[in-house]
Amino acid sequence: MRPTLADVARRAEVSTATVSRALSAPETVRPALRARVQGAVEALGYRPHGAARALASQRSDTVGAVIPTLDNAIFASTVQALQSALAERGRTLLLAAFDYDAGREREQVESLIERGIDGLMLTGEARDPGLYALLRRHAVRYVATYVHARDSPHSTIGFDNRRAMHELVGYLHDLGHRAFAMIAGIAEGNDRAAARIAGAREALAARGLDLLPGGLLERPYAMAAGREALRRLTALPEPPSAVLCGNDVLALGALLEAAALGLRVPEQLSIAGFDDLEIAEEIPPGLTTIRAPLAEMGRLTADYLLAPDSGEPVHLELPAELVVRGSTGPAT
Amino acid sequence: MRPTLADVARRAEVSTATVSRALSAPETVRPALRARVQGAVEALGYRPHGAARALASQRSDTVGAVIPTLDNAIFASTVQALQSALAERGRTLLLAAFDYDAGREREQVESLIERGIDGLMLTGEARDPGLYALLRRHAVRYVATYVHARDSPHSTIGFDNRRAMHELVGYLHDLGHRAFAMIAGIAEGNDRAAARIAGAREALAARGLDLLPGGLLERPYAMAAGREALRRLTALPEPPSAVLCGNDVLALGALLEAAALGLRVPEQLSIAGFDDLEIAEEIPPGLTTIRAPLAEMGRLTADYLLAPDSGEPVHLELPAELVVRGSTGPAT
DNA sequence: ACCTGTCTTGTAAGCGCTTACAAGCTGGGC
DNA sequence: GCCCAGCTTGTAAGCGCTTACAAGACAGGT
Repeated sequence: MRPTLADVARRAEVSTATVSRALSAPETVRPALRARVQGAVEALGYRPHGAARALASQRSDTVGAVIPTLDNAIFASTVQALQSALAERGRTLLLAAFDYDAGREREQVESLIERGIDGLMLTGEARDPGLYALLRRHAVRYVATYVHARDSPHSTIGFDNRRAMHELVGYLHDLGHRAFAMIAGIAEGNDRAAARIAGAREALAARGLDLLPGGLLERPYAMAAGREALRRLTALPEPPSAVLCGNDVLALGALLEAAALGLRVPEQLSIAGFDDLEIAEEIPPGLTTIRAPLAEMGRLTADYLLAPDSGEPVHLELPAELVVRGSTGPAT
Repeated sequence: MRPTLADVARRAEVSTATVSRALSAPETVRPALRARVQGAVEALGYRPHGAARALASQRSDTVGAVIPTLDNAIFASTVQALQSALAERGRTLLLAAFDYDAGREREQVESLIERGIDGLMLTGEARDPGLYALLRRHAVRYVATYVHARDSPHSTIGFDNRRAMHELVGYLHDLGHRAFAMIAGIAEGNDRAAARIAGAREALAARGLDLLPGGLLERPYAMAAGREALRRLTALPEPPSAVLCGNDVLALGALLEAAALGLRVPEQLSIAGFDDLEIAEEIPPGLTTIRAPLAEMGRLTADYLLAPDSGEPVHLELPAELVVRGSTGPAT
């Protein structure tokens, strides 16, 4: 049988309270007793029972993360960083994915609340207010990531998707580009994808431009989709000289398809991505993109969720910098 | 205050036992009462308290997964499939990564045991017997994935890494290749990487060959490492005509570097990978590789861990097929 | 009408911890 | 020598559920 705290107490000839204290607040127990308890713990191979501890203390030392999907490398990176930061502090990660389905997101959040998570990482900020209300009702700390929303009542840790697109558009405009198209992610249920589209249009509008007619294509997160979209854009009556992509996977598809079509990048067509995956640097001629602070978000989210609650929402804005590589060049 | 089961019982004017039964074994409660309980549950917005339930029932409805890292897309795929299969059955996933460090792996497993997981997905089979003993002692079901070991005392769900390499080597040998090199993953603490190396050597030995002198390079999971390794291989006094790679990321690096060096693939050099990532199909000329059944492993692991325990270990072997694409061709 | 077996429901004893609160000690100040 | 403050430890009451067991209700058989 698995030993319990009472077994340890008996063997160390102290009360269960002392064992509990020796384990979770050692400084309140005299060294002599502390050592006896330690000895008993080791002799018995005692390990505390998480559920019992959670029930009695009303904390679980557990943090949840609800993301769209791990099949998207950017979430995997952030979750990886989050998990290791949590592990360093003795916390365990509960992970759930919802495949961009708001209903499933809610179910997953409810299920994590049932498990008693102390904190929760959410992806993006736009969601049913009821969900936020639920979180507050259960006193679960949470933070919306991958976004920056200065005025949001919800804590956010991320970057400004619109602003990053402004920078990218500005850069391309300076290179002389005037004919823009965009292969975006699916905006429905994804405020990051929507913000990237909006950011591009705003930046273009500020320069008296807009995306070309028929120049906005929303596509799922897949290279094949990026390829198909690029083909379609090049067939437009008024084809673009610069293609903005909602993420690097779409951009990679576009880049490969451009090559397949015999289009020279960047001489005949500039292509830019978003995220800065490892391959963006490796694939010739190098993919110009925006570097998203993926691991930083994970780490900072852990920090925030484990810190004492100030009551006030925080809004950590991380830099999302333009990384210029070979896939973009002067308009011809 | 959060409502408890007792609150529900009071409102429905039944005992707490009845509420508990109405919730977890509805068929044992008369419809009339069941409805009253349901009504009370909804009126109060009651949700069971996971820790209390776990403590009383000695089950947590929770499954753990311990993987090397999510930064490797193959683990992300499997975990994604595992999580969604678990969610469908109302289970929650606890995820931990250990970065190929056996000590951290043990810590993470211990911590998951403390959390009371009902089952555990492990990566690979080779590990300290003490860890397996620990798992048995705590009566946690577990399964080693990404491997197939017919005679192992531990359940396995995966594929035969050696056999897959045999097939690949056989295919290349049939194409006339005799000069082989390998860019492998780091074998220490990674039985899959080791098995792939062993498989390649066995298959070569069966044909009276071996890897070229200096032709075995172990590299971390990164494209840049693959590039560097390929450069080194081509500089060998006796360079290879075929390069086997321990995974697609290394293969991709090798492929890109070959192009950068002006080597034509597959005319001058054949390159093969392992895993079959999305990009293997997209990158010209197409990467010949072994398709690993990533999502299937996740799903089947969920099935196995949630099924009643037969007491006997299972050994599910999934197919890992050779996918021939353009990066391999006849030796010249 | 009585007995039995089958269903339903209730009673209450935990599950393994944490933590108020009380009690006992110790030492310093006067 | 006495008192009090400050530590350390123990006692015991839960935390919110599940479930063995008992009890009551009811139908059917005789």
